[in-house]
Amino acid sequence: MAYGDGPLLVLAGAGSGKTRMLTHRIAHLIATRRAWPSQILAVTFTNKAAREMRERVESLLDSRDQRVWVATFHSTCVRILRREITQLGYQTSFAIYDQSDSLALVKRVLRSMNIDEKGWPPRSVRSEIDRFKSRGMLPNEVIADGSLHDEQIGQIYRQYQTELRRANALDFGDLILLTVRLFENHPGVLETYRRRWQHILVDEYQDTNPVQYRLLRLLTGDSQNLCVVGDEDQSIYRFREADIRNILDFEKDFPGAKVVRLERNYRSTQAILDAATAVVSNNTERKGKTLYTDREGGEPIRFYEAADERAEAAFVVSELLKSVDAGASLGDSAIFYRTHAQSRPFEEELLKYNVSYVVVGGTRFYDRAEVKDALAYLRVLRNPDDTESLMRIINRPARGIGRTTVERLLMLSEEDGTSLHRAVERARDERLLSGAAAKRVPAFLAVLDRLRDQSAYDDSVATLLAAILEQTGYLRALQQDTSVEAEARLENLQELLSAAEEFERANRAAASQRDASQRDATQSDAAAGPRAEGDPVGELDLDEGPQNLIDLFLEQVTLFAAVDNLTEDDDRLPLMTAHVAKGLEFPTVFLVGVEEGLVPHFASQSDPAALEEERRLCYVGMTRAMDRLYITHATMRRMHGSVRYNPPSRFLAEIPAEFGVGRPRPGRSESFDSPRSSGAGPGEPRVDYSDSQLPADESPGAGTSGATGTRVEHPVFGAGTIVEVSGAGAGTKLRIRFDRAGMKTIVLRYAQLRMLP
DNA sequence: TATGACATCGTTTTT
DNA sequence: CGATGTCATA
Repeated sequence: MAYGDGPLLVLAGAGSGKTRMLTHRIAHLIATRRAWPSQILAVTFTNKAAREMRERVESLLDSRDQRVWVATFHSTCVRILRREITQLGYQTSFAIYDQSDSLALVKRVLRSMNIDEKGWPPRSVRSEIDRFKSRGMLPNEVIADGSLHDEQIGQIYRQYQTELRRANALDFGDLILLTVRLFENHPGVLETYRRRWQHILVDEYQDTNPVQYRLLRLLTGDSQNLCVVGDEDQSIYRFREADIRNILDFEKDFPGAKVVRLERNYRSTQAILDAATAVVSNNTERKGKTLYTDREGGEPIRFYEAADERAEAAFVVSELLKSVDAGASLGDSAIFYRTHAQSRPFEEELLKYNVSYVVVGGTRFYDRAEVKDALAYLRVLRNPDDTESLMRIINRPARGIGRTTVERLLMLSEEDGTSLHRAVERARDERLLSGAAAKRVPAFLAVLDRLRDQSAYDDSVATLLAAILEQTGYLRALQQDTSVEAEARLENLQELLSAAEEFERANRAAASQRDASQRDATQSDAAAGPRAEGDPVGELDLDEGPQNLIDLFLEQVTLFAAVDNLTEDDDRLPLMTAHVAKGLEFPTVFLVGVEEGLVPHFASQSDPAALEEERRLCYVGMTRAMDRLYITHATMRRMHGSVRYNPPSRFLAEIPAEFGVGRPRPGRSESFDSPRSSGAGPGEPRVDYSDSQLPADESPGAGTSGATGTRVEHPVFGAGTIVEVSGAGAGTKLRIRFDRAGMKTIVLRYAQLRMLP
């Protein structure tokens, strides 16, 4: 790892130890005195990755030195902007809008521009704006060089941006884009940060988008001390403008770049690795690499075709229970799917057997309505101009400020070109309101004022949150509601309070640690190690300065990713999308729903580049598995209320037969319309259909009419007695009375029945 | 102004 | 299917 200065590209295959590479390089830079800890910036995409890297750097340095800056793109930019954003005309206490805030704002903008949501679906408008931001484009640029459609989107984008500024708010895209603009328009500021960070390291470089690329170039400057680590085969964020060309063209962009390939896989068995490689090697957009492992052989990949999504879940859970019986713990396995919506049947099945599980992602805790409400109060206290938040809470709990009143106040704010809060204050001061609102609006403002006073002399976020819930009557309203939903909400709010307390604990600990290491730096020399003496961190210490605890808490929960919560020692079965799974590994992996329409997804089937990304996604899913990999799909699947028959994914046909057992039965894919049949193209078919689910000789009732009364065992329902046989051949159905699970109707063809003596 | 019944509608992945 | 929006009604 002893590569020195200059651009460095590390092509790190799946499971090749890229975090190890990164952390060792950091340690090496420090040990060889190429850089002080504070001169190193390491950027990741998730907080979890950042935390892991930070911990490993600390253990390598045998130090609690916090001054290596390891953080996500987004939180790094937030930290910079909190210091510098006044140069761009925003206030330091800016709010950060997540996707749902941003969507609400788009809707409001469309209404104010009299644009029909039918022709301009807010969700796609929001995502288009976001993608323009990811490409570094401002409204004018969108309007200038686009189609008619782009021109109109550009107009909406411009108005949206105006409203954000009025609210003193930034969306996720702004965090990066505004930082880039700050650096581009204020060379002096850029210079400060360039001096601070002499070496930059980037994790998951294949997922960077154009504006992130621009940011890295700006920060790198002439030093060219940029080390990027990535794997083009794991680029799966095209939809948010991640550009695989960034990694493919790195050597062109940074002439003289050294290239290192990490091709030894420390994770998976040969069978898993070879199968995954076989799939991804069908892509054209790749540099190509040859992964190898010492773990020769290994269990074959287990394929399973289920009748429908419930049978798929039943199979997975029964296999899981077998492994638990054999002594595995639940956290050793994981279920990966393409879309969050697929989690339900698995959850139901797991509940049935009392298996504890955790859905990673999906509806986030911080997206729950009551949690968002509470946070909206916090945000308004910090930044009254945050109109989205104010609109959220102005009548929650119900305080008689209804739609009409809000509408009127909103109009007032538009006339004045101010935030809603300003308009509300003006309405109060100039007595512009009549009727009930004339009393209720000032009363609401008074509550906010009182809370703001309180926050001024007590900086505990948890205390403030509790005061908010108390004094606004929010808690009381929920307590009076006896429904189970209200009870769940109260619990969630309690959890939020705990999170705030935990945040404060962690924050205090970090602060005192910083103080301690600062004392070390000034008081001792040799004892503090090579990093302390002469470290120029004082020039620009991002941990210091005007950090408001509430802001810090809010940005932490807003930039919080689902996966950030996942810990190694959690003994629950994790369920997640393949996207979320990237970067993780499990002894056993169930990759489910590997069907045309899901993997590859409908939306990606017509675009070759998108199709390659789906293939990479499949690759990512497969390469998470260390020892055992299951790949399943369902013949029939209920999606959005209707029934779909999806053929097995074309990617399955790309896996050489020798690596798997339990392939789909023949005759299936032919009877359905598949964009490209699952045949493997020219040459002999690579799919081995010989190993069907139920060997004929074990098949109860097959060809016999006297099956009634036969004792059978079902992998999920256990032992039972056949009480009725209907239909014949593949469509044979059995009524079985299970000893424990009761009466069930089972389609013979799909059930893994075993005859009992 | 709040609530509930009804219709509609779009269907991925996320910092 | 389920989330979201719209409309009518109390």
